[in-house]
Amino acid sequence: MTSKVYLEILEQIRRLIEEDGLVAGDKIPSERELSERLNVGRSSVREALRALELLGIIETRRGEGTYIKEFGEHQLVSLLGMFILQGQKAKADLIETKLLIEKICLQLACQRRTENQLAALKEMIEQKTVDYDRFFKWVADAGDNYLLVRVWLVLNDFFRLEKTTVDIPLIFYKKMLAAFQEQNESALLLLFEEYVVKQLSKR
Amino acid sequence: MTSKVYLEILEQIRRLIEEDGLVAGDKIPSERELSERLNVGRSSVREALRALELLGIIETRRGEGTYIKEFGEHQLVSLLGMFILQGQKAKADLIETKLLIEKICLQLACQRRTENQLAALKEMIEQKTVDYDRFFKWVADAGDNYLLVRVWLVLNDFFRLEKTTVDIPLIFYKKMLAAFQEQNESALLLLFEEYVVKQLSKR
DNA sequence: AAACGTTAGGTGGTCAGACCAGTTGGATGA
DNA sequence: TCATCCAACTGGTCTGACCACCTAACGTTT
Repeated sequence: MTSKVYLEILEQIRRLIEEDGLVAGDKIPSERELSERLNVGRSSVREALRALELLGIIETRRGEGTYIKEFGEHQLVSLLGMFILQGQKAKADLIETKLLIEKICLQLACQRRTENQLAALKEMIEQKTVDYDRFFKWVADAGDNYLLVRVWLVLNDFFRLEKTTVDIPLIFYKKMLAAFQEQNESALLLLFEEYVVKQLSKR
Repeated sequence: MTSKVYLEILEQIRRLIEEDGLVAGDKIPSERELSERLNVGRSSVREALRALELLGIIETRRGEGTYIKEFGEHQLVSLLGMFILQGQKAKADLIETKLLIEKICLQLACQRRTENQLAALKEMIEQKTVDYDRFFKWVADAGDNYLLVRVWLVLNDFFRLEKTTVDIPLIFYKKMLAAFQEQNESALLLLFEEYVVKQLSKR
């Protein structure tokens, strides 16, 4: 026995999802059925499922079954955070990285934002439901790069773990909206520098 | 029983590592001992350890024991990759994101590189042991942002999964070294554009 | 004394079976 | 027809048993 069983099981499950065309919300076979079909012990199946659960790929509900989950909330982040984010340097790195990524997202969003997205942002601002997280979630989405969105989500989760909050006045979002409408990249970066970077760099 | 046992065990293990001041390379108690000390079944301990193994936090060696690992290679990446990277858009996003992050790293490294690091890079080039991965590992390190290094490592792992290779002539590294010595940021970005971005964007 | 097997005990890897705790859906009764 | 109940699922956990593997101590040989 060279490789670990649960890793093989992961591959089997992946294939199962692919071949059966399962999507988010669908149910996958029970642990007992999997263990029988794959000729492995149930505990090995469970180790594989635990892994997928941590990665946020499946969701298990006691008494019901195991379901494929929409990518998104990841247990993973808070776990990694517990172990990684310990020193002071780490926190400084986190803030720096988050700001850099946000700058990138701003630039991408500036080029790629659509009229519909602009309308959604305008709505959010007028309804006063906008806050920093929601705003940048919009920015990341408007950048139209799924991977970058995920990177930002992870960093944001880390950030929240630190309980650091940023206080942004409503006027910031209004000015940003205007800059997005004109696709004025330098204005976006300037505003970002003035309202956000300045506030976080003095800590 | 509301919460899952293995999540509690994770917290216990984390505390154990913290309180005993364990560092990379140290051994943690055996599965049987943990299950006894925490009053839980061994299978539950194993589910927790499997999780930590996936996150790259511990390493298990059959017959020897379980050891704390230096952060770095995580099974996690290839796993996530299996499930996430499927469509064409995903691949395009990956390449774009990787290039953007590398640009950031270049800028940081340009400001922060030390004389020692420059010497190391020079050595690498002269010995002809340099390649794209090693070069950008150096760049990321020189940027002196641990988190950003990790982000790059993850993206690079994803990238390798795609079996895409970049072909870079030695002259590129030499010119880059010169630009780093002069701290000429625009030259760095220009070179990057010319040798790397151009090559990857035509796919 | 140094080098070489040998072996016993510890460790992770896996499995089977048992029981608990929820959920579900159909059979049963009013 | 509707409410109730219960059997048959599901995941969650524990136990005990093997196996494969490594290490260290021991004794033997050189």
